Amino acid sequence: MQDKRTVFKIGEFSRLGQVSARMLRHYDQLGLLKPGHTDRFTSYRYYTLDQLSRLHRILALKGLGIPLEQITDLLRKDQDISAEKLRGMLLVRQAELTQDLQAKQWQLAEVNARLQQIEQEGQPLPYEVVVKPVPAQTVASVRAVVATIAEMAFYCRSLYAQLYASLERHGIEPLGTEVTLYHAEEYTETDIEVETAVLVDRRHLGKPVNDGTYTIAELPASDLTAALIYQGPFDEVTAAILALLKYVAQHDHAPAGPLRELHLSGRAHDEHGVEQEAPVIELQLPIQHTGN
Amino acid sequence: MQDKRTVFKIGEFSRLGQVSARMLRHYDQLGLLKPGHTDRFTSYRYYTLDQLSRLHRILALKGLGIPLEQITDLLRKDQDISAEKLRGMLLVRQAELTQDLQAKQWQLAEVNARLQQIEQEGQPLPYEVVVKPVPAQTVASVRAVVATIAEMAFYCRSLYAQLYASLERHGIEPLGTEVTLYHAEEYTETDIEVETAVLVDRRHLGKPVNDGTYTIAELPASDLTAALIYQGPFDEVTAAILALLKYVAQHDHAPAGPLRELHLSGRAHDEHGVEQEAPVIELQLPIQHTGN
DNA sequence: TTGCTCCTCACGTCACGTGAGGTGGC
DNA sequence: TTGCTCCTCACGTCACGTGAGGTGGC
Repeated sequence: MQDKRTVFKIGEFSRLGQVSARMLRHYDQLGLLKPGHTDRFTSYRYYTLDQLSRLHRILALKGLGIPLEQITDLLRKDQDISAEKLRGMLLVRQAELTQDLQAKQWQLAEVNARLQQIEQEGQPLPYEVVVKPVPAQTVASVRAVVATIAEMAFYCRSLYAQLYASLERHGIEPLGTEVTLYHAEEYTETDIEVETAVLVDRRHLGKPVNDGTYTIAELPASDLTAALIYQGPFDEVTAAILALLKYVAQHDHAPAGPLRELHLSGRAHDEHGVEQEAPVIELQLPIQHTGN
Repeated sequence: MQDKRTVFKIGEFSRLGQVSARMLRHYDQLGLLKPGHTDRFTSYRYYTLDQLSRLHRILALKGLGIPLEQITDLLRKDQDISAEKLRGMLLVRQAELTQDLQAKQWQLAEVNARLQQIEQEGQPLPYEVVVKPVPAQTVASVRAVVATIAEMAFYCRSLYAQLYASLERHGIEPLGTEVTLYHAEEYTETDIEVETAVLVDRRHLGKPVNDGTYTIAELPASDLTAALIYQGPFDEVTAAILALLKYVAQHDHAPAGPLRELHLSGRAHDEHGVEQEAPVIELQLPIQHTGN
């Protein structure tokens, strides 16, 4: 009875296609699915049944997460979808989805770890750990092995003093923040190899240091670095370090480089060798995902 | 030298915190992180180091995918984050992420299936398959077993004629589309149980049919239904059916109910029993995910 | 005349990125 | 005076949902 050119008003057509009328208007506006006919006086949109298959094609592609603009491109007047073009888009989409999935899985793991942490302790961690990328940086530094953790403060002071003195002799101006690096595979309290460093301009990199009193090197960039901000006396920083290590363990990560202690509130000691009372410190630990 | 109340302009602070100045302005506007002090004449924002830990907290929460508004709520003046509130948000977030992950995994599987399909055939499928939910619908129907597929057209015509005649006798008005259901576990070409149905008003449901010439029942809703639109002669609809079954198999799904053939372009036969030439048909197959 | 459907704006979504256009301190 | 940094708008993002305000056919 109804022939195939029966026309439908937008409401009927939207029911046939199981989509909202708003969507049809939107697709009309994008040129993605124009009604077969639009009344020039009332602006009513009239659709025909053959447009249903085009709508279906659109919905199928949309269901894969392909943006409407690309679908428009794909379905442009050249009737048959170019398989090659479609393949390209699908490959892009595949890559995106794989990325997205990884990111979400990571997030879910973080959320679960924090939930578990709350269940166990009833309280959130006292420090907030952020995972972020850090860029490479050029530093001048000196190293020493410290026998026991009690001597750490003393050694650090003298190492920094030594470093600044040498840099001054060589006419190199320290640029910014101090960074203390702890070279230890695991947390230990004895025989800790420590390195005190300051940022310097990149152009000093590679210049020989004739008296060998310090080294210029590049701290490598790290895509995944767990970081936290600590404010308080230096001799309580170990609590924060332990918190960071605990976080890393709880999230199934492993350290991928020495721990970095950034002195954000300026030098640890003033010109008289007096230690700052409650410095602001950022602890950074490069990490990697352990399989599991 | 610098005491901990050293103030930073937005640029310096943004470098310390590894975020953009725009973000800091945004957070200021949201009341999420107000600068320690804002110059009332120049509107310059001045930050102090203690704000860095708050920034860190924000970034940590944001990294879990928690919206800024909720973070604002969480960090509201009551200094210590309420562990209970946080737990609630994390649980919500956990649920969201699990959902998201499922959806993305599904999408990825679809994308992969289509890519594979292109690799194999060099051409996309001639039909676009959409997976969508379909609501429950009330229908009046009659059934029969058809011995061979060649007789299908004949039987369907007589079944529909019979159905319409009975409905008229009972004063029930068919509401819309015809639906032919194929009750077969797998694709077969002999002894097919077929059911012809039309939509009727819901209030007819449950009313007894005294002469038993037809049945009123509800087609169940189905969250996952693979659907395609076919336009062409009735006797070539089998090609479309095979395409749909192939799609379902390729995507590791299994049928979860009879195949439905919706006659979108009106009745299959006119009042003289003449078949429509090129009807528009939607094929629907309820599906379920097979393990794997 | 009352419902029903249709129409065209236009705001809101989320967390900023990216100009535009202009000002203050070294 | 020239750069550098800072400021305040305000648009754009993606695919619509959701009114607001108004019109045509049964």
